[in-house]
Amino acid sequence: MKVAGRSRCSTFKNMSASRKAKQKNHAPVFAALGDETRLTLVRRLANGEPQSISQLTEGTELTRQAVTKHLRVLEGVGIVNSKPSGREKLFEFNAHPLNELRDYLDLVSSQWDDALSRLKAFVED
Amino acid sequence: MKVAGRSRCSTFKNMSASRKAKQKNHAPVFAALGDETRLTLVRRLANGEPQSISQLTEGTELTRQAVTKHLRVLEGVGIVNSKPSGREKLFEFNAHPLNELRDYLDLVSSQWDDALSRLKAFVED
DNA sequence: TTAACTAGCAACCTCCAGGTTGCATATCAT
DNA sequence: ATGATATGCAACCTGGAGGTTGCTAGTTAA
Repeated sequence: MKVAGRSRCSTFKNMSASRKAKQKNHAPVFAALGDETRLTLVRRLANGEPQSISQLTEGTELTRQAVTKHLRVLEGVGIVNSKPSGREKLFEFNAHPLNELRDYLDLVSSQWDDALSRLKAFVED
Repeated sequence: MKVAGRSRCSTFKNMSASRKAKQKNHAPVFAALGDETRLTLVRRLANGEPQSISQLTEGTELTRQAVTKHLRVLEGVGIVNSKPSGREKLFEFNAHPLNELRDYLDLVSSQWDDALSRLKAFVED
């Protein structure tokens, strides 16, 4: 059973295809995750099936409205999607933005590795 | 020359060593990256040698004080370190927190994969 | 057909992140 | 010694994030 194994070679200069004009705005996505409540919601949705606003409000110490606002923030950057189902509105996790963040962090780390290499080479020279 | 190759198997139930009591607060780190100015500073520092506040202020449209505050935020979560050097204060990148974020994103993604697997198994049942 | 449940909208409040300015202080170059 | 440079500190301002409450409206179950 293939489980969508993620293996990446981050120190790769020639990032041709995937990294085309991907100068995306990652800051808003980071910001969306920069809140404990929102992180909890994300973990919760990434852990199972879609849930309604009322369901997601349970376990929180917040109002439904507050949770709604948080969900809107998450939806605004694509971390969750919503679909109406009867009288409720179900939110489901979407892994794509988080994967992009992961790739971005890899990119920055690889830049750092390269910088260290250059520095080391310079010193050894 | 070994370049600290990063290869991970994220869908791994038995995360023994590294994931001990690592219930860390990731939200503040995400929040620190959730600002375009700060992201730019990080990229800049991850791209080369330590730089002073004045240097980092160049290229920005902000005041030195504003940049200072941003740097303090980044330092607060460990993304950068600072060391005084004469009359200036040099900031250097520290990859560790970003690596932890990457691992965390991997963890959430793997939870999502598992959830999908369970759902699939349930449907096929 | 009601009563209970789920969600949206709008107004409002509070606090702090992000930014500025002004002044003080340490260090470097000449 | 002195002027230029680099930073720190404190006060201040403003907008928006995060939260609440009250009311309205659609959907479901009895």
